[in-house]
Amino acid sequence: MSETSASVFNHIFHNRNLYPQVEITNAQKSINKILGYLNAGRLRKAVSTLFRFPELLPYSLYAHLFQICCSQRAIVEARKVESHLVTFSPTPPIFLLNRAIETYGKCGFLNDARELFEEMPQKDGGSWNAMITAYAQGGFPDEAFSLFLGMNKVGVYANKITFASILGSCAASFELNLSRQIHGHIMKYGFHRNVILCSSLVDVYGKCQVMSDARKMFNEIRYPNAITWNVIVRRYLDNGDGREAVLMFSRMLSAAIRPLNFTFSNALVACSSIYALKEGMQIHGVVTKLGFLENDVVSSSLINMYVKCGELYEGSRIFYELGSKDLVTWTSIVSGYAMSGKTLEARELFNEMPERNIISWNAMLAGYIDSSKWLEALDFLYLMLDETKSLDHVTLSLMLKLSAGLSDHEMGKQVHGYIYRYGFHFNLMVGNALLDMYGKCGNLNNARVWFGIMSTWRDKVSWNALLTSYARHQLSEQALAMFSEMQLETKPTTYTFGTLLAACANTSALYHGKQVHGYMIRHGIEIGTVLSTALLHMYSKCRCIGYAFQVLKGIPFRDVGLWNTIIFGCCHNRRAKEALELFGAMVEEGIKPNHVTFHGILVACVEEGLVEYGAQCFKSMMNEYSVLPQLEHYNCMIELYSRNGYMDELENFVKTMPIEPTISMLNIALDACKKHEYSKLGEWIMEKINEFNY
DNA sequence: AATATCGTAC
Repeated sequence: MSETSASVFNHIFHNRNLYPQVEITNAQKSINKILGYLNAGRLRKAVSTLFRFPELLPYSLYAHLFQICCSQRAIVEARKVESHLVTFSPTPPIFLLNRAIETYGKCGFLNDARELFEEMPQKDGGSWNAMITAYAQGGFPDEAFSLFLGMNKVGVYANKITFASILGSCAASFELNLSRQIHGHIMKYGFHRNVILCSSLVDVYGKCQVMSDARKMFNEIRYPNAITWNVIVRRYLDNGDGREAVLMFSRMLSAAIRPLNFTFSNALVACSSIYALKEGMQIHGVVTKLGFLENDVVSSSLINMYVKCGELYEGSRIFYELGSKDLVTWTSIVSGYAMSGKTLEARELFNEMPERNIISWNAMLAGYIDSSKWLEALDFLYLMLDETKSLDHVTLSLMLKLSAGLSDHEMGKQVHGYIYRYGFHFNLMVGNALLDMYGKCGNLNNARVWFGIMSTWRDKVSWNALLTSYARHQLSEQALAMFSEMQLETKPTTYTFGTLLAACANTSALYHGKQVHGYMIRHGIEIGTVLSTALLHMYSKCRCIGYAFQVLKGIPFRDVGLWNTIIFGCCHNRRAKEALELFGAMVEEGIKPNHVTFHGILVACVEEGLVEYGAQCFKSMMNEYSVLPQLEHYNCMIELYSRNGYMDELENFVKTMPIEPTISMLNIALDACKKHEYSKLGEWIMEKINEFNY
């Protein structure tokens, strides 16, 4: 009996104590193993260890695993964790399933998330939030909205997390009306002191381009934090109000809130957009003081700001003084040189870059195209396609700009084919570049057809591009008619008026030109330097020099373009002598003449027959001003010598010029040779012309 | 964060 009882006791003892102890040890062993793998960053190994253990483990472990799957976007492992959980736990806690939904959402597998969400026998507010957040962050705002409605229907209360996600979706899909309703809810639920939600409202209003409401909301926030300030600066910048963006940034500094690196960056981009060098330099000072100089985000924007404000040297100084340079700072400086017309230096830097991406390639390509170096651009493009095998919407837009610059209709059509194949048809920027290409290559019909196709997604840039095509084809009447039509769909911009005035100028349509000028005054259009230049050009082309001078009087700042317009305006109005006097005044004012200026000067010399002075200008343009003569300058010189019978000089010039004379240059010179019986050069030219025929 | 479509003088 005692023996038996002893053995029974023994048995019970084993069952009660010894066996459970083994079980705990095994579970503990597995847990330790899993945690060890996780600490070593070996998620897959951790999950397969979990899978080999056929019983439920502590819930906190699953939570931990989901969290890591989430941050590593490990969908396969996440599915395994969920399956282990639901296999061994008949009623898993809701919070864990919510974590699973979050994880699936973060991995971008919204169907998995939705399936789990639907199958949950019980949901709490967190489940709805997890699902809504998944849709909101996965780029499915409409799904998020409908779930939000569903949640209200079944009587689950929204909380601040719900509102934050829904506002994010509103911002992504520019849902202004819904945003206003959410705004009301937020106030009603008593979240008016919640800085995060209120900052989101500022963001939404800004994204919906209602800056007045954004600002109102901002002003209601008692303690705006760094993110709030960042949002308001960024939204002003995006809405084209660089001035206000810079202003808000300076207020942020006054409020003693330490800017984020992106806020510095936004403020500097805002400075670039309004060419506010002084303000930019002040921000540079703050950057230095607060120790952001070595921050890649800040330094690249700083370089960019100096370059855009015309201080390339200062930009490159920052670049060279940087301790570590990343891809973006490299791209900034390459782009800086490229966009300042210094393509040689830019290319050297480009070749030195330790790594490149599509943006760096695009930046270099844009530099060539911007300085009209078409052939270099073409070579570079081939190299790019060869080496990177990749292109994006920016590359395609640049390719179209290149085709337009070369007036190469065939190439343009080929690029159109590319666009079609790569599925960039609905990209607005590419579409507008395509429109412009057809216009510039002289195919107005294709431009119009494409403009029609774009009717559901075109913008004001599309209208401007089409107007330009009409203007280019000397169809100013039709351009003005389009202008009326345009106003039914969108508002005109500076570009619109620039184009219209040019159209009037080129067709000497004084009446229409005055109408456009009147429209601008009546509608309070700000007439800056560009539009003043366009007006001046129009009036002087229309031989209305009195009005032209009237416009000139009201302009406080004269740039090269304006001076060039005045100089050419004098030439058109048989006042070449005054053009030459103006050149002196311009130089005195400290404005650097460019290739267009010298073209104007040489045209004036041709008109006045000033051979020696013209030759002197031609020399000084290279030696003193380092402006490289182009076709039109050579053309002027040949005309100058030919018209005035300077045959020895003509011969010397034609035979030593570094580029091949064009057929029209040769014809001008040949006429002179015939007139002055200068057969020595005449024969040489005849030979050249014959070469052209072969 | 860095590239990016339309305008003025030729």
